[in-house]
Amino acid sequence: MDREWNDSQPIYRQLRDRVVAMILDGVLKEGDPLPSVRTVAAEYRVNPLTVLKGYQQLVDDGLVETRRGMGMFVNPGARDLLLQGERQKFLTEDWPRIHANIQRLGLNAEELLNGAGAARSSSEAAPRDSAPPKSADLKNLESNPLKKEER
Amino acid sequence: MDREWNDSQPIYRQLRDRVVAMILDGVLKEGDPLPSVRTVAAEYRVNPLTVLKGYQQLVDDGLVETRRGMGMFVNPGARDLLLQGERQKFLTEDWPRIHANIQRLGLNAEELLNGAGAARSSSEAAPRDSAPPKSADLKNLESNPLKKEER
DNA sequence: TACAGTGTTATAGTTAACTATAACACTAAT
DNA sequence: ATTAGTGTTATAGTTAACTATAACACTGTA
Repeated sequence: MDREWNDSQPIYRQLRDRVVAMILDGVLKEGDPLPSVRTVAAEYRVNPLTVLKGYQQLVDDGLVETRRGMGMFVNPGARDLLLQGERQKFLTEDWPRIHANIQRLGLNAEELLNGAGAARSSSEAAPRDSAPPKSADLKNLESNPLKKEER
Repeated sequence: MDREWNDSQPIYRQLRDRVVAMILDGVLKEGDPLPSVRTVAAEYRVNPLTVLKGYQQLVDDGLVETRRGMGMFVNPGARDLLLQGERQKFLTEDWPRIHANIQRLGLNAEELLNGAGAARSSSEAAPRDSAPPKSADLKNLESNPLKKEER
């Protein structure tokens, strides 16, 4: 039940990446509150400070806004910001290494595009709403976080 | 000049991964000695213990053999072992996440797998050999000339 | 007001990664 | 026997990540 964390990266960063993924996937829409520090800490049996540290990065990146006593909320424009920034970062920092590895391992495109990570149907990312927004759950991601994949 | 290390992963692991890549690329052939602990430590201005730790993992994985007083040598069958193990690991652990991210960012996986990513021409990966091998340089990855020092 | 929910700060301890220095053990060649 | 090259071990210190506990500050609602 606890295989939530990947030991190849600090938890606070994985936490940050999960929220990022949720924003990109539209699970967390702009204006939505993200799950409270205490909630997440309890849910994942992690220290509140660790959660805070991850969340704080989102604030620093301008993706999330803090309202004391109320919670933290996804900023307007967050998703666009991410699509821009993360795309750039992925293409220049992550992909070259990943691609080199794929070549190195003699894997072909077909194999990769079919069998493996073909989940996530690609269709959409921004569903409907206008229901009372109640803080989404960090669990709403199957295949984890963003960034930093290597081997 | 020191853009050698990626802070998203411990050095000893990156070290290990470099050697793995060199074996897969055929830069280090079976029976070849790998660059000595001290050499690497000096070259990259890293602690010998850190290098040893990375190398030790290779020994533990059965990829490399230690001969006291002489050095560490690539085991026979190492490359095949790697092609098996690393492929497996990549497909089940890394690729799913990577692919999900690609989708998430609205990028086209197919496109990436073909044209992009600073191509490394897959022409040769397993050259047949029979030349007198002298400890390859860890730098022989990612576009780097051969040795620059002999005395 | 009291309360229960937010984010935030303070103190302090553990562990893993990395570092600096130094020495030991073994091997091939001089 | 000496030397210079290997891997290896020992001691000890720094830093970042994470942890446990506890308290503080703020906000909406009963």
